[in-house]
Amino acid sequence: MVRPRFTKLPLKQQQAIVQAALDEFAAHGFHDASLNRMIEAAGISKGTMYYYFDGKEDLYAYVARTGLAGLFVRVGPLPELDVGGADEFWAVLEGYYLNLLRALAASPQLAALLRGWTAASRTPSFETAKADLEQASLPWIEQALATGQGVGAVREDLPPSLLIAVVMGMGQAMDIWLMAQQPDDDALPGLVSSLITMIRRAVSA
Amino acid sequence: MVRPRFTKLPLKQQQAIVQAALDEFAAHGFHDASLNRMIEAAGISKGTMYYYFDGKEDLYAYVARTGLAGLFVRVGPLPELDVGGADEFWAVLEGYYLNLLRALAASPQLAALLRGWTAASRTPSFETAKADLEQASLPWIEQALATGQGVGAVREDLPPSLLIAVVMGMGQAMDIWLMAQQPDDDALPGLVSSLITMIRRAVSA
DNA sequence: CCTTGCTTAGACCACCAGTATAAACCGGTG
DNA sequence: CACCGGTTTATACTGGTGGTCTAAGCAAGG
Repeated sequence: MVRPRFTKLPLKQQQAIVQAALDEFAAHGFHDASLNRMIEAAGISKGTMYYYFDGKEDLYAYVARTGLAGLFVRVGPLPELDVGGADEFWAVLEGYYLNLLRALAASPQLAALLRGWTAASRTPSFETAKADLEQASLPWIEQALATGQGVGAVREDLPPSLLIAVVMGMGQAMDIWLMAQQPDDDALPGLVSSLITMIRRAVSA
Repeated sequence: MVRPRFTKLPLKQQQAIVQAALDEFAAHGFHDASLNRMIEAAGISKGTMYYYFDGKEDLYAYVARTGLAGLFVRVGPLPELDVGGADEFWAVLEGYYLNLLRALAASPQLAALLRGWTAASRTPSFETAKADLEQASLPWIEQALATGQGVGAVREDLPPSLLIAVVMGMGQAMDIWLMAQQPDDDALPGLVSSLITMIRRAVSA
């Protein structure tokens, strides 16, 4: 876990370190990112880095967590999902997904980081960072799923873990495809609508 | 690319090297697998390994390719898909998927290797091996997709690349979920049927 | 028997994440 | 002012990695 003293550092230096780490992780992925390059870019020594962070995993988790937190601050909270029937449920999800994608497109480094998340998350040398971030995101998804089942928008004949896995798999594939296409702003809503419809068809009752 | 001379080696030694590499890659994933451990397990020197293979990527690609080829030999070729309408198309796919999964369950090391494939495939130090295997599998999928569209089983209003991405994302998520569940043999067909149905609902016309 | 070229072993390289250590700094206190 | 103790820093170091290189072994052909 990141040392508390890091937050007491001057903001300038915090940002320098986080930015250098974000650049390096986004450019090379977790494994191929070099701590040595990061500390050089940040203008600090290796001892300093290890004085503030437990290690590479810890730094990655911190950068990803703060970046994600910033993203959700920019996008705002997920609106209430249980205000209507299935159609409203999916419409709200679609709108929120569109907002998320737009915010993500504005932070390509963060997007690269999250894309690489999948890549690194199944390698053995990554367990703590993985658990760290998934603890934060899974309950959110579980709750959305339960709400969807509550309003009759999501089937209940399959294990929730399977539905979550499939939806996340589809979402990842769509994200990567969308980033690769780089659609212009007025084409995006139509595409997102198609994608949400695919998910809806797969998991609706 | 693997050197041709490797195939001229006595079969025993070829198998020793491939088996050692398969064990190591399956146990640790691409990045955390150690060439040094492999050559120790195979009883050869580092010079020998680099005499037969270009490097770690090359070795991984070779092991994955031969393992996959063996799997498809055991399972047999994909039956004709264009013999009927949409229902037959999906039924044939479902049966073939079931066979593939059963064969894969019988080779846990190969399964681990392929699961790790997704993990490693988006890291920069993996591009050639990635391209190598995907060149082999993509046309196969494209053709199945085109056949599905031909018999009216697959929608034609979205870019093929998106359909492929989504289907592969769903398939990966399902594979991983299934491997984690380790369902017994008589539960598997029902689950596979549910999974294929989800894919069908997502991409059907 | 000797040469030639394929094969092999292992020393070596640059780099990696992570550690150990000792010096520098700095606020507080006698 | 002098000293002290904790905080922060720079840097040398460790054991490991994938990858390279060279010189010796060895077997076949003249």
